[in-house]
Amino acid sequence: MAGGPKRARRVTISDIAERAGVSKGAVSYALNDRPGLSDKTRKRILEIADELSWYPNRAARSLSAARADACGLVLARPAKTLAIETFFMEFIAGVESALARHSIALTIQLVDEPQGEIDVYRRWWGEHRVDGVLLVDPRVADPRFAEVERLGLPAVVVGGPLKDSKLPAIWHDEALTVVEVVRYLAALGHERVARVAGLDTFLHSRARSNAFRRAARDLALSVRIVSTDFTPESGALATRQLLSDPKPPTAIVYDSAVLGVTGLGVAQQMGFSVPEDVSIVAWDDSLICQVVHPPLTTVTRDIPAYGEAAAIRLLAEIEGRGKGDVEFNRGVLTPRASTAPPVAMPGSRRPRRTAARAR
Amino acid sequence: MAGGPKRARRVTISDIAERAGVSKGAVSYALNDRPGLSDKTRKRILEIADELSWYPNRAARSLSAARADACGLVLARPAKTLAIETFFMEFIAGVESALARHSIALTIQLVDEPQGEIDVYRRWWGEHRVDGVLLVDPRVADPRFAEVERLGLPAVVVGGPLKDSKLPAIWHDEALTVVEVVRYLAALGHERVARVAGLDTFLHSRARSNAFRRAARDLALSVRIVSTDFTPESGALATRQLLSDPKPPTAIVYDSAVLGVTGLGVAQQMGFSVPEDVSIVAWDDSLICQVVHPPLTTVTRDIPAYGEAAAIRLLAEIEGRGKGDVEFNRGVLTPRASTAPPVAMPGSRRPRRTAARAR
DNA sequence: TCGCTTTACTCAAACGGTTCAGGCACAATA
DNA sequence: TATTGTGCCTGAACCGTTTGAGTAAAGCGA
Repeated sequence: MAGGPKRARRVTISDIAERAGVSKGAVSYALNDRPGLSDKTRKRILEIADELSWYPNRAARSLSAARADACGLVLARPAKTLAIETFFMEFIAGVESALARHSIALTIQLVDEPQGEIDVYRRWWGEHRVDGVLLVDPRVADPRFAEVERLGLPAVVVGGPLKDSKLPAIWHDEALTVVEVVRYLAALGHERVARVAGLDTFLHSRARSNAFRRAARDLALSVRIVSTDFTPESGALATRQLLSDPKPPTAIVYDSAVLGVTGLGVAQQMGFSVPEDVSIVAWDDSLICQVVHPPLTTVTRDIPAYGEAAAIRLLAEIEGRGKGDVEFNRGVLTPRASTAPPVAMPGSRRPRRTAARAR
Repeated sequence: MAGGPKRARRVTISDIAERAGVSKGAVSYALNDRPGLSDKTRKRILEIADELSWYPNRAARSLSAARADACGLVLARPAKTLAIETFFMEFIAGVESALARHSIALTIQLVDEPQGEIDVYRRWWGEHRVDGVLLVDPRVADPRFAEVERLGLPAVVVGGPLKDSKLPAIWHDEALTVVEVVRYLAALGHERVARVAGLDTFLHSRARSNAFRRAARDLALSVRIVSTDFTPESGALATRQLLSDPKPPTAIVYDSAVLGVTGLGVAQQMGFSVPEDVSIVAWDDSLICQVVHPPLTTVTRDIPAYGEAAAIRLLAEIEGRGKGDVEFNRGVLTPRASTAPPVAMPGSRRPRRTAARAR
């Protein structure tokens, strides 16, 4: 420690007790607003605490109260794709705003692979570092759920709802939104629609794909779905595949803003004009969707509010007053210039309806 | 607590001691790899600890060791602009990778205003929640430095170097990079260059502006600088101002990816074609710069590595073996299609109103 | 065999809070 | 008057770990 900055001895409740001429216990009661003290003494103690600018030592408090006053969030996507998706930063901002109100810290860890994520939970919980965690990107047959349940670590799953786990989840109805999007495209007159999906192992991706296929078939549209790993490269590849088809789709729905923007670029490079030759919709809005030309029609969600709701549910879980899943507002369609009726081509009908407006 | 998940009593060193038939102290020595134990006993203790899957209770350890094993990062930019800049996510990823190697957690807090940031430091340090912090976005006459020094809170400033504070900083030479950019533009034949700067109160923004002005004058270029608050709106406004000039600049250097992309959009809407009528350079590369048309020439930095280096320096500071500032690799120019020689214009010809490729 | 150092441990006091079982003074009740 | 509360506060145990002081046994040279 030699050479480090000088550290002032920090104020403890004993200092306050001494100054106020009472016992440590009395100080503790005063500071925690518990009964058993006269108003006069309580006030005096609080004044002294304020005067000495006392802060509770979290370690000491955690030790006896067995609480860490912190929640954890592990992000297991590759750092490369994490940074380009704005989802997580917005989500974190929302989580933060809820936790900060309760003076609860947010501890974040990035890991490379899913097993590492489980190790982090095991360590965090063993060390009493967190009181609970948010599990994002739920997967099919996700090993995290069982492990977290086994540990007894309070957790809330962001996404779902889950069939194979009793963990509480916060989710929104993907299917309804998908139907809205597909109906919108059909109303514009599109007959061949495609979807560029994210990772097939992600529950929400899979849910959207299933709903997409069903909605398209219900409306008698031809449908194609290509999966990606959320990277721009895989999105570009998927778009190239789709548009190289002899009868390419006239509308493509992408599973993220990054995929959508990348797809737009590829389409334009291939000589397709947007929206005349192909319409584009992206899931999750962000600045990037608005600055490209044409700006992208997107599915918009209030992501910070989503994060906030998740954090609130987690706090309830930690306090043992959890009560099932939370259904959050679903995303809504925000039409912009990247979607329009397809240009009539020989062999294709005119649009059945123009001017479909999002509700 | 009623209704909460059942929590198994967690394993402590007393359990290990009992099982091994030794004292708590011996267990502690074994687990911390300290001398004073026979190899046989040490091995036995470690095996038992492993078998019982023991994790150190951080609260207890912190309480006696007076360490929190956590570092803090406060982000004081508005949540709206935080999410759209990928800088912070990349930076955090780098910080994380360094901290994770030492099993040190990263605690993050978002605040609205600078004063709130100081309050967080005060609370964190008072509560022993963190062992040190990274200060980002250093400002002119930044009140944080004095307060952090007063508290004795170990800290590293990301940006600088600082003149008015003894806090260690990690920084890179902005001026050299700025000179490289300006020379590059001059070599292309540009004679009127402009810069759309970020917040004027940020040290790095100001440093770049000063260097930009000087470099342009040295090369006898006409120069204009407009400040923004990093939001897309302010970037659009600045671009409109610059391009509305009777003799508009033929090259604009933007202080961030978001500003650059927004500027590109505005320029194209105004009928300027890029790079023929106006060249564009953006500071800090990101996907968004590569997917627009034309892709933007950028100044590229290895941001995760920057974050990693900052974290390493902070750990050194915490352990009291700090040794001055760290100079990091400066950004380098990555030319893409958004920069080219200006189209020769006799006098102050108006731009041609043609080729805005997509509206 | 004695004194001396080493080795391998034990013991108990911190660290800074929370919490609970009293204790003391005084008022209210029987 | 004796009893019972009640309000206000004290004292001490406790949370799980680290750490310095203390100690018994073993090793060793003379």
